[in-house]
Order: sequence, then C-alpha cells, then structure tokens
Amino acid sequence: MPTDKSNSKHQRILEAAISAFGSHGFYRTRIRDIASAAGVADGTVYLYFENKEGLLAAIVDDVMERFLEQGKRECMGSGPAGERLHKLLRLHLEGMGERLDIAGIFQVELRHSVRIMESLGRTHLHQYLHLIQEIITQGRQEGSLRGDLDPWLVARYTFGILDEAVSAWVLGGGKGNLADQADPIFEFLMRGMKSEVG
Amino acid sequence: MPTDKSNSKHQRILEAAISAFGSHGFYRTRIRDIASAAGVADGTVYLYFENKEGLLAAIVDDVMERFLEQGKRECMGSGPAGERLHKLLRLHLEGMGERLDIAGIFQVELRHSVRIMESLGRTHLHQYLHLIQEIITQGRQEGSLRGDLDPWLVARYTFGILDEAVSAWVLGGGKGNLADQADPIFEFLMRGMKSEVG
Amino acid sequence: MPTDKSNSKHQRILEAAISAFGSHGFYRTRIRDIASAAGVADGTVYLYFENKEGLLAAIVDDVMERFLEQGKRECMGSGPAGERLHKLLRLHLEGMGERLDIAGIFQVELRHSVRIMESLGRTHLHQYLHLIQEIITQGRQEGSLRGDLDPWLVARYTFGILDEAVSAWVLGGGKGNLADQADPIFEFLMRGMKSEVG
Amino acid sequence: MPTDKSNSKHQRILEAAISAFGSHGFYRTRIRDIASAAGVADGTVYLYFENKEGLLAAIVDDVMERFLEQGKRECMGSGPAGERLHKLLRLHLEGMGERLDIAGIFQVELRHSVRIMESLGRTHLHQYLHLIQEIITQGRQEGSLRGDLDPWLVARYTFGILDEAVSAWVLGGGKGNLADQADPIFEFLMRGMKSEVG
DNA sequence: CATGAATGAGTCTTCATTCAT
DNA sequence: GATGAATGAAGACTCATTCAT
Repeated sequence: MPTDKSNSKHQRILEAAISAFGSHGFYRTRIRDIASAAGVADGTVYLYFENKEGLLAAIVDDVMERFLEQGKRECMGSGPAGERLHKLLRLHLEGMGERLDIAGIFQVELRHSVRIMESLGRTHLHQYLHLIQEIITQGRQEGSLRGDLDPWLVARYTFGILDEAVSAWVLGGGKGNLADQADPIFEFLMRGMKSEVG
Repeated sequence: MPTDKSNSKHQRILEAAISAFGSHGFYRTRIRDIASAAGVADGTVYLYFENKEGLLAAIVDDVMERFLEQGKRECMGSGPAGERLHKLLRLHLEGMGERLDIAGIFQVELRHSVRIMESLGRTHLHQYLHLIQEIITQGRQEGSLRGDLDPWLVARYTFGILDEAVSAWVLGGGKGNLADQADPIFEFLMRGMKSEVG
Repeated sequence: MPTDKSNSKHQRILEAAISAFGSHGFYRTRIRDIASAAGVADGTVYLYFENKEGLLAAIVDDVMERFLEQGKRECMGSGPAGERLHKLLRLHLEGMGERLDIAGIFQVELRHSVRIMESLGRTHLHQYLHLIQEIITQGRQEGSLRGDLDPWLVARYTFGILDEAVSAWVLGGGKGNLADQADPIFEFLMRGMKSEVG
Repeated sequence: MPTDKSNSKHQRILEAAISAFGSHGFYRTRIRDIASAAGVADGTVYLYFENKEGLLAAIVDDVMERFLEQGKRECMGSGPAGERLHKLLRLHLEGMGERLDIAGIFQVELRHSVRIMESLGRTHLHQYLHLIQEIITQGRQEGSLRGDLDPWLVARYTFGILDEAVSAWVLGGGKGNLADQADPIFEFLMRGMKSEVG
C-alpha cells in the first residue's frame, strides 16, 4: 500500500480518472480504462484507492481542497466585500473554465451519488458557502451591501448562479471563455445587494 | 409497442420509473424494480418503451411537457412582468416541492441524461428559459425592469437560483416547504433587475 | 425465480454441481463449469441458487435429507437393536458407495466451510447421531448391549468408524465395494478387540 | 531458497501458516496474511517455500514428522500391546488437544490437500496406521487381543474413532480437554458394545 | 537475503434484453 | 398484448507470484 500522495502513480491514476469520469461519466468508465490511461495494471488502481467510488471521492477531495484553499488564500482578509466577491466569482469560473473534465465531474457526475454528495456537502461545499456568506456579512457591516439580506440565502443564490453558469458551459461542450461571465454576474448580483445609499 | 399513451400500464410504468429513478438514480435502478413496482412483468416494459434510456427520455418528455404547459398557461399573456415572474417562480417551486422524486430526477439525473442523450431535454429546457426570457423582455418594454439587462443571461441566472434552491431542498431530504422560497427569491431578483425609477 | 424444485433445470444444475464439487473440489470448480455441464447459461445458476456457497448448502441439504429419511424409514421401530444397527451401517456405506462424488463432497469439501459444517452439524448430522444413539439405548434396554456405555459417545465412535471407512474409500479413488465393510465394522463394534480369554 | 531449516524466518513463516490455515482454511488464507503474521515481506515467503501449496506440504511434513516421531519414540518397543495402544491414544489426543490450529489443519485441510497433492501425507498417514497395526499384531501374538482380527482394518477403525473425537472437538471450538477421551475410547475399543451375557 | 510495489489472469455476479409460450 | 425464464456479455475486484532495488 504505497502511501506517498505525491507519488507519480497516484497522481497519474487520479488524472486519468478525472479525465475518464469527466468525459464519459462515472458509470460508463471502466477501471481498465483508467488503469490503461494511467499506464498501470488494473490491480494497481486498488493499491492507491479503495475502489471505484473511493476514486471519485478522492478526486472530489483533491480538487475541492485546492479550490477552497485558493479561494481562501486569495479572497480572505483585506479589501472591500465587493472586490472580494468579484475575485471569488472570477476564481470559480476560471478554475472550472480551465478544466472541462473537472467541471463535468462536479456539475454532472457528482449529483449521482447521494452518499458522496452528502459527505461533500457537509464539508467542502459548506465551507465554500460559508466563505461567500462571510463576504456578504462583511459587506453589510461595511454598509456597502443591503442590510436586510439573509447572508446564508444570498450565498446560496450566488452559488446557484455560478453553478448554472458552469453547468451551461459544460453541457454546451465547453465553448467560449467561462471566466468572461464573472463581470455580468457580479454586476447582476451587486445591483441586487447594493445598498441604495452605498 | 402499444401507442395509446393514456394506457394504464404505460402510465403505471412511467410513474414507477419516476419514483425509482428519483430515489435511487438511473444506473442504480433495475428494470425489474420498475416492472414489479408497476405490477407488470419485466418484458412488458419493453412493449411500451424502447429500452431503459428510452424510458428516461419519456419521463423527461412527459414531465417537462406538463411543466412547461402549466408554466405557459398560467404565466402567459396578461399581467405585468413582475407578477408573471413571481407566479412562475412559485409554480416552479410548488411543482418541484410536491414531488421529491421528480425533483430528484431533474436535479440529478437530467444533467446526466443530457450526456447520455445529448439533445434530449435541451429543447424543453430551452423553451423554459425562453419563457423566462420573454417575461424579462416584456418587463423591459413595460419599463418596469432595467433596460440594460441581457434577457437571456438573466433568464439563466434566474433558473440557476431556482435550481440551487431545489437542489438544496432535494439533498436536504425534502424537508420544509420549498414554495416558501418564492418570495425571498423574487425579492432578491427584483431588487437586482428593477429599474430605479420603476 | 423458478420455484418448482422438481424442475429439470434445478435438478440438472444440482447434479452438475455435485459432480463438479465432488471431483475437483469446491474452490477449483467455476460456476461456468457447472453451468455448462448442466447445459444452461452462467446466469441461470443464479435463478435457482443464491450463490456458489448456497449451491453447496443446497446439495448438503438435499442429500442429507434423503439420507436421513432413508435411515429413519428403514431402521426405525421394529427389530432388535443389533439388527437395526447392522442395517444402518450397511445403508450408510451403500449410500456413500454408490456415489463417489457425493461421498467426496461430504468427506472432503464439507470440512472446509465451518459455517456450513456448523449449520449442518446442528441439524442433519445431529439427527443422524441421535438415530444411532437411540438404537444403542434400545440395545441397553433389551440387554443385548452393555449397560455401562454412554450411548452418545458410542454413537460418535460408530460414526467415526463409518466416516473413516468412507474417507479411506474416497481418498483411495473409490476402488472396491464400500458396502462390504459393513460386516467387519459391525462385528468389531459389537465385540471390540479384546481376546475373550484375555 | 535458504536451506537451513532451523532458520528463524523459516520457522516463523511455518508457524504463521499453521495458525492461518488452521483458523481460516487453505483457500481463505492469503499469503499476505501469513507474511504479515510472520513479520516478513510477502516476497520473503517465496524465498523459503516454493509456493502456497508447497507451504501446506511443508506444514504437513513438519508436523506429521514430529507427531510420528513422538509416537514411535514413546510407543515403540517394550510393554504389552494394550499399554502401548493406550499410550498412543493419549499421545494423539494430547498432541491435537494442545494445538487447535494444527488439529484444524489435519481434520479439515489435510483431506483436501490429499486431493491437491495426491500422495502427500499419505505416506505419513500410512506410517501412522502401520504403527497402530504393528501394535495390534503384537497383541495378537501376545494373546491379549483377538486372533481373528484384521490388524489393518482395526488400525483404521481406531484411527476413525480418534479422528471423529478430534473433529468433534475442533468443530466445537476446542472446548474441554480432548485427552480425557483417551480412557473411554480405549475401553470401548477393547470391549466393544456387546453385553457380556448377550 | 529481504523487500513490497506491481502485475494481470481469473471469477463471481449482475442485469438489460429477448423470445417461446 | 403479456409473461418471466433464460441468456451471456460485461466489469469490479482479488491475490498468488515476480523482480527491480
């Protein structure tokens, strides 16, 4: 049982799985497809991952962790809420827009497994929503955002719009530059939240 | 294949499939589950539907059609854009909120089925988005909504928020009254779109 | 799920499994071997039996039931204990001696699965030992057998000798007539090995 | 393959295999289980033993040899046949009763291994039966045992009773003192079950 | 001698689909 | 139209064995 996560085979299998799940879907991907794409034997996959579902969970964990970490790093702390939110939208759309396969997994495949979705929802997704919520709350305190909004609901609406944008892009085959939508979305969200006096 | 769509067996199989796909997902549902829930023999399913995928396609068609028809009937024509949009939001959330299984199919399986069946459902979804877009356009003409909005984008944002609300409700196990979210969502959307002078 | 146990496919699969398990052993027998020997498709085996282990259990049940029934029918009730015991020995050795494959399963394969052996031991084997014990007890009451014997222990010794005889015959490839050993075994059980004058 | 049999790793692997085969059976034991129980790497097992079957063969050889040697040492030569037989019974039951795992291998796996390896162990078993036979023969010459017995058959009956006693003990989970059965078995073998007056 | 990561052949089991009745 | 027994292709997973280090 190899343990080093930076191990080249671990990474190669993970990448192969992302690509395969992303383009053909979880159920239509065979372990053999992943193994041969990664240049290893079928059995080797099981040295690094519990089973097929565990492989999907590992992808989610891996991507979410990097995604969340980047979000926290770049949108935390300083600056006005509006700027931070704008940056978060851009990061989300850029991140997804760079990898159609990853986006496909998150927008399409992940909805399948309630178990995975639940474990995901209870951890990473919630953290992500909390990050947005925190920005909204800051904006209320700054006075730059409406004071009568429920930050949690607004965080969910924001996520919904982002999610829809990514989904449309994925289902449309990844055509166009996803990140270009950050500006109109931001503009739309702000006009909704911006305090009249701000 | 019997053609009378009002045939009782046809309907029973369709309902059984909706329930099964909705609770366990397309790939985890076996034809046998559907057949026995519908009270027919396995083979009978194939008298009414081409195959498993065709069954999913038929569900999407059936539900979407009813959904769209209701949307058009109740939100078409008369009344100011704001009222029509408010009614559409409520209809959407009420419709989904009444049937957890159908909601599950649309939030989870449909995305996948777009992969599976490509164009399927896109026409219906597009028609739905067009209905929203048409309302937005009317609002611009009335002067009750901002004139600088791209109606198509806004329709998509609207759909994204609705979709997120339903998803959160489905993943939360269908707790609470989904339709209650129509008001805050409407309020949020309007503050974003409403012309300052309107 | 076909239910008629006298069904020809059920029987054919059972017979094929007896033959295969008996000649090559449980672990070296593949479902495919059984299916093709029975002239059915692989999947058909699973219409009649839960799984591979269930197939073995069914064999044990089936054979034991017939064995025990015959033992009870022919050795129950009337006649002196000695005669009844003699008949039981003969029946056991004849029954096993007729089917090398069945004997192989019981002498060799069955010892493998502690689970099966336990469930077996708790039911059929115990019933069988009780049958012997009952004969011994009758003999004590008749005065034809020693009064100082523990009937349960003696039943076990008797079974041990029978078992060893069958095992030696099986491991020897089924050479010779197993039933011929009924007489010397009976004679030995009755008189032991001590010289009368000793 | 290292040849020094007193090698500590050789012994540790052998012991680990005895324990594993004894508790879970040959087919349900994985080389990895044995290796890790022995505190060596998987591959190391193959430095000391040809393969999995060879490992079983080595166990049988090793244990049988010790068993047989002890039997010969302590029951050979002097003393009346009855005493020698009594001692052999006790040694057998004591030896098995001390090691549930070894007993398990011999009662369960060995029968199977005869299939697997054909002649293996048969030589040892035969030697063991010959030892008993030799004692019977001596008894006949002494006049202490019946003269009309076939020593080979009686040796097998004796072994059958011993075997049954050990099997019952193993399948019963090793409860109680197996060696306590030496006396009643000896007594039964000597006198049989026939009433003296009958 | 020792390791343990890697291999890949082998097998049970599932399940969509067919078709004789 | 309806049945459901039968099919058999397909795939996840295991594990004895090897060999580069």
